Amino acid sequence: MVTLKMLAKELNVSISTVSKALNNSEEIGEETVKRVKELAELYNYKPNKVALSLKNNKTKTIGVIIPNILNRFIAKVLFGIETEAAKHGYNIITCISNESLVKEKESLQLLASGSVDGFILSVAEETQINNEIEHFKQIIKQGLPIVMFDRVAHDVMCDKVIVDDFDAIYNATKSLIKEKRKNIAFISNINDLSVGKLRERGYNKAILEQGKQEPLVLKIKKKKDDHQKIIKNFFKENKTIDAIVAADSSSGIIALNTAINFGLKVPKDVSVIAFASKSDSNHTLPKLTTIRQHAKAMGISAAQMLITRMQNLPANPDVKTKIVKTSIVKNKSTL
Amino acid sequence: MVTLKMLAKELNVSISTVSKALNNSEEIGEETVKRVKELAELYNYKPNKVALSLKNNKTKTIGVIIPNILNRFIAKVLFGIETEAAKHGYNIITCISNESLVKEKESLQLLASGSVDGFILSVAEETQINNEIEHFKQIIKQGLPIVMFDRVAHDVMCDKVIVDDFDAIYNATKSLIKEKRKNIAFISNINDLSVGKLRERGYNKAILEQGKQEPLVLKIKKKKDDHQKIIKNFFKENKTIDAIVAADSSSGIIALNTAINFGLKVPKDVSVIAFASKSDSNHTLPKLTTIRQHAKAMGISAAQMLITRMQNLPANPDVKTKIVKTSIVKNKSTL
DNA sequence: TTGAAAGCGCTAACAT
DNA sequence: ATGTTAGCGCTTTCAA
Repeated sequence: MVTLKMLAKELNVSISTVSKALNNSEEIGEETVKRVKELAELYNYKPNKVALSLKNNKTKTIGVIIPNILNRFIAKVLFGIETEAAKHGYNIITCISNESLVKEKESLQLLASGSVDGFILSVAEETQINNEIEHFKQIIKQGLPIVMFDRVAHDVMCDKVIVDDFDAIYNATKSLIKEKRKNIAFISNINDLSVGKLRERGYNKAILEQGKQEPLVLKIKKKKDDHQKIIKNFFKENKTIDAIVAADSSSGIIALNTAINFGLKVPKDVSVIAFASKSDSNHTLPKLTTIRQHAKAMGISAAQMLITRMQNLPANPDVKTKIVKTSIVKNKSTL
Repeated sequence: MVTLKMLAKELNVSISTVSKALNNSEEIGEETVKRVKELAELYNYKPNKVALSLKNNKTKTIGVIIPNILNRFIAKVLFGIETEAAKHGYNIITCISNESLVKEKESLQLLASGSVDGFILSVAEETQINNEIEHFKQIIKQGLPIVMFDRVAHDVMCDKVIVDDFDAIYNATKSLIKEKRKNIAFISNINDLSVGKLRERGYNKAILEQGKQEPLVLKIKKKKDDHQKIIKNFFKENKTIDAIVAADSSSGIIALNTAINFGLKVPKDVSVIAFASKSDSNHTLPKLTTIRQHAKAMGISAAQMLITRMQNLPANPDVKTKIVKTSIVKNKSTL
């Protein structure tokens, strides 16, 4: 890497002259500025980021800790974060906790030693199960702001971006009730997560309000189980199901395909609605009616909130929670 | 952040004494070491990463530039990279080129100014179309190693990790020929990419070798088109299709569902085989027979290659290309 | 056994 | 208009 020192030597001026010239300081003579800039251009000089970070005590880097990059929703949020961060000149360092509390703690610690100016994260499953929050609090005490998205730790005082999970499923279920569905089932693959629980509650509320059926819930334990087989058996044991609300895209897609495989017509015999993305909806036939989470928008919001907070150093104690409303995109799997 | 200076002051010793004590230098007295370490522990002292980077002139950070985080294959490679990097104490800074040449160049430039010790990247579509490679060469000339994966620029001298695209599709097509399929179609959504072209060639070779049918190829222009509709029409216009080879997962999934929707039996009437992941194969019924790319393994390999190269500074001029063999996972969509 | 000083690359207050 | 110096946090050589 070419440094100020090298340029200074070649030009027979001092380092600070070069620095000032490149920063358009009024102090330096026109002629000198020109010479300096030309040489810098020639050598493609770029200020060393690390030196700047040390000097300014800020890195222009955001630490992002996510539980699972293979989750499409999370990947999309990450896309939003990166897009917005880049717009403001920030880079993102990504760590994947892999749903592990230990890895989450480590990553947080490591990045907190000077690598980043703040964090955006979604809480690992293990962390949610154990309800651990001390590591988050400690980081905040160190003066590094955190913005949590989707899976948040409610007891940590920090900015948050979440989805209206409860309302979304409540409304989706109600829309199926309006279709005169009499036996609406709820299928979930994410029942250990905070958001999974909220979604189940939304379903329960809608069903209980209606009062014409008992809640019918299928909870799938991740990984261990053969997702397809479980759902097939569920259909076999509950032949009168005429609608499905799915808390996650896999469950929705598999339920839809299973219904078709059983010779049922979708949506005539069975309606299906699921938390899922646009491309998921294109992967079924008929196209899946989906609850969209606007993942990219969430990422953008999270990044904006963090950047705002990082720029207003005097740690404003009021934290905000932004609820990004979902929307139902009606396709052909519902009436 | 707590610094050596602060510890030194509190202990009434010099900064260098503290530094040495914490680094287990033989020079420092046992008693002092103990005092220093205790205080460091108490204050949860962690050496400042930025200062270390500046001092050592290496950041222990890998720059990863990918065209699209929403591509499941790429996301999986990223997972592999992150896993392996973390194992070796490296962080990853992720930039998303969004298939844009300009963004790719910018990211490369920005990170090259001291933020990272090397790069892992997959070339943007626009870059491949324009066949631009100067920006890569320049980075390498600066002394920063690059490892490319999947979509590589063959004319750049650097380490690469690729898939045996040609052979994979060639073999897949042959396996359909062995099933006595007489009218095998090839569907691709990625025809502008280097890998897409290789896959098409593999298909063509197998078909031409057999000599019993003409190649039947459907190329879908990304984004603009309604993927489902195009494939439906393709089926309508080619009623005798009895097998599909898909260059990408979306095309495979949609083709399978379309066939079923037309009342065809899979795999009795139509076989389908596609480049896709395990979870994709679970999203169809019958389960999709897939060509697996071992994306995570590719990420791990790429990270290993880069780390090796970064540690052997005296830029070894021989570059390696690692070909990660795909494997066909037979499910229920083929005979 | 401990400390002082230099240097990584940069900026900025303070000379000249 | 230009240069000197100090300092960001750390390691390391050299001096005490």
